[in-house]
Amino acid sequence: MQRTRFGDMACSIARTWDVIGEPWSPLILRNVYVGIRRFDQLQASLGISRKVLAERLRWLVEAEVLARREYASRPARYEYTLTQKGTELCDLLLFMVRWGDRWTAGEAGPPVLYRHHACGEISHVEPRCSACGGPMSATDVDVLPGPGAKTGPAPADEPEDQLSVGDSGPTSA
Amino acid sequence: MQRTRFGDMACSIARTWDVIGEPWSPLILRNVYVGIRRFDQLQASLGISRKVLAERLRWLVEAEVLARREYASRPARYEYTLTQKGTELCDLLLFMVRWGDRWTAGEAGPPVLYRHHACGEISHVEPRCSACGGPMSATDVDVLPGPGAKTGPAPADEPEDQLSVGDSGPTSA
DNA sequence: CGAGATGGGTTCCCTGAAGGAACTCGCTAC
DNA sequence: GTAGCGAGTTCCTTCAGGGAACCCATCTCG
Repeated sequence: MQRTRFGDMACSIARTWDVIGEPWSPLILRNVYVGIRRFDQLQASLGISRKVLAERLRWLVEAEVLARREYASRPARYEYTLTQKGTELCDLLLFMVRWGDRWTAGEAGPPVLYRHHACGEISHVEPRCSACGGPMSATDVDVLPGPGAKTGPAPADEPEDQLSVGDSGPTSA
Repeated sequence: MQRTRFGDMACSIARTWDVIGEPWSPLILRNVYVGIRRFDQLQASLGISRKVLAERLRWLVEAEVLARREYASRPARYEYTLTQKGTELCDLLLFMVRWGDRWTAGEAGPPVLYRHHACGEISHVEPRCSACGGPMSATDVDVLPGPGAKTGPAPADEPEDQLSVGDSGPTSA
């Protein structure tokens, strides 16, 4: 629906949003992830309009997040499965779950629990640094321009190049 | 925009989506995170409609993701800052960056790099198990109903209670 | 044989959200 | 006294989401 396309921005958040930022998309992914793979199943379990579901599935297949597979041929029947790209999006979903559990679950507790295969514990996902393995949150990093910065149709419109995070000082001066 | 409110679903993904699932929301968060805190700055840097920006900011403040702070009083001037809840959402943004870098950046490389304070390395965020510290992706977990499951106005409409992940077998049988 | 069910959509209309531009309002600086 | 800034609000248009109905091929039941 958003008329502004985010896919062309030089920002990985915007480009990720371009893929799954439409309403229902993450919930569709989640349901495919847990094994709800057929059109009618998805429609019934989500309560989504069939029209919108068809649009989303088409988009997600085009983005190579889902694959459309014929699982029966004579009445042609299709199911949607996760690609590698889509499976890694589910890792992102795990983080959404984590945040939702912490900030929106309330007293009832989390609606769903996750048991880690490797250790068998009920746990949750935590952000760690790929280099040192230590905890890595948004407050633990500096933001620097990378090689893919400023490669778009907009050459030098915005003056901000070096972004410093967390400088809470100067605004009150 | 989405007329279906996701906030009432017994799903942490849906509830997280309810907070930041509208277009522009994550980009607004990202910009506040990097220090773009004022209305006009946000509007100019994103190219968002002023109307939509005002709506989003109101919503995010109401959701306690952002706080509206008066930084000058006589012409009243406001800025938006991240709350703790909002800061933790930025951790989620780091994961969106990770996925976007891997799957949408292409040959140009990531537009933005992140340097971890603790180790000084340019790195990225990785999902780890909070219990054992090992890698934890969506394919490494079992999904189980939690205490907050089925606490809504819909008592027992859907038959699916135990969700088993990755059972790719029975559909082709 | 016809009736209904199943799966996977498409078509239609209606409402409401996004985009965009113009306008407001309090205050300051020249 | 007029220009300008910051922070919105108002108005209009267009397009996407919601919902219901419809379509089509095949299988199954009686």
